[in-house]
Amino acid sequence: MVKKVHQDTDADSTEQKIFDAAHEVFTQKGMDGAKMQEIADRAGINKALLHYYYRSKEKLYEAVVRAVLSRAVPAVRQLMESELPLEEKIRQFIDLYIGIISRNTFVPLFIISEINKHPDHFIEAILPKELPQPEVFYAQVNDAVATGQIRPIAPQHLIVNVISMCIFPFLGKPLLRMFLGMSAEEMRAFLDVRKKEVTDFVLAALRP
Amino acid sequence: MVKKVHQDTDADSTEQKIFDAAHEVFTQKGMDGAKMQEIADRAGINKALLHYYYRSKEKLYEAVVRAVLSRAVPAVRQLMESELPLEEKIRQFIDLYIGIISRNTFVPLFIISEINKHPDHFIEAILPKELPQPEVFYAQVNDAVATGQIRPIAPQHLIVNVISMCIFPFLGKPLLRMFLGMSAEEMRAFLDVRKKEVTDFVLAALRP
DNA sequence: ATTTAATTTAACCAAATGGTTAAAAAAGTT
DNA sequence: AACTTTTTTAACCATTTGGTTAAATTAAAT
Repeated sequence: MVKKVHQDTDADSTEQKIFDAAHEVFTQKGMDGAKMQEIADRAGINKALLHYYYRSKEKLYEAVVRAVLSRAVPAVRQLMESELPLEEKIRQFIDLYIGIISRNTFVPLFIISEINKHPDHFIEAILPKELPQPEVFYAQVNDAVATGQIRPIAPQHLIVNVISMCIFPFLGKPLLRMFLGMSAEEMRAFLDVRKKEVTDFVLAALRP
Repeated sequence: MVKKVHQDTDADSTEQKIFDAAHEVFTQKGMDGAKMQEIADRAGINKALLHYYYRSKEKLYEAVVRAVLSRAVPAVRQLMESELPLEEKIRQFIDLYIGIISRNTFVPLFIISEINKHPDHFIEAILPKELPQPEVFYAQVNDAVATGQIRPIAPQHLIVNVISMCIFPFLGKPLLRMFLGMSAEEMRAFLDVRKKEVTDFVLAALRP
């Protein structure tokens, strides 16, 4: 962004501090809810310096969107394109995905909300990235069906089912707490055993 | 809101037109993204009249939240508290729920996003309503497990799995389209067969 | 016809907000 | 020391936005 002559490109550089603050604020409040002043405050600097590094709110937002997507996309690609046997692939994906989400609670909701309100920023940011190639996975599932290893199922629905069960409970946490009458502690315990429960459920559904 | 002397309380009354416009704008753009001017425009009236009926943006927003929740909560209650046999209950719930969501695309995302950013408006609006009583459903599932009718499963996870698979594909539609490389037409077809696919998947997972 | 309510117009206000600027101070580089 | 870059300060600007007000108009109720 700015010529760095004596700058530490490290984790605590000013540019990085700004980016981290922006990441926090944008992912929690979205483009509309985020205020430049709050980002500056949280980065421990002032608005002038903020614009000195990132010229506008849009630029900052785009940087955050790019970073967020560049982590989300490869996770899905990995599921689709690896060469593991189906069951092992599913096990690993659920484990990996729920793990990532538990550590980045706000990111999935951020992506899903913002992609609706500001689609332009996302299509720009995601096109250059290499999108997942689902055909490999489709073929693998169809093959497992044909050889009778698993019950007949459309590959696309399988994958959407798995992703849904991994992500939704984190998205809908407050809602689910209300509907199911869970305390914060119960909810924590619930989400902790999710990996195992989802894996069991999916594999059970696939039994021939 | 206002003394109505010669007013048609009908669907095309001004107050109703305002509410409908607000419902549209708020559910699509959220509290922060919604502008009073846009609501007025879409209702075909002016800002002054808007404030004449609903005194503030907050009041309007709360009215919309109440309306939205008062439709969403009973749907879940119905699942939990009816006296149908388990399999039939699951079938009906999936059918009902996916049906509702297809006709109200923006509502689930609205609830889920906004409950994070403005929790106060939601706890107010939902407490007076009678919340679902999940114990009936829990007992039913536990019973079915004990008598060997279904595979062992924690009732809470079952219900969350079902809800996840019903709602998430609509929430994540744009994302899924990207990841799975679906055209708009393919996506429509995909969502059309969802009812059947989810039902099959859940019942398969429950086989003993 | 008189009164009351509904609606429009249009100007206006105050606060919030994204963004700019210029000058000075601090820190780093040579 | 001389020079460059980074950071702060603080004032400032333009726009957007939620909200108000007052007066005029239209429509309905009595």
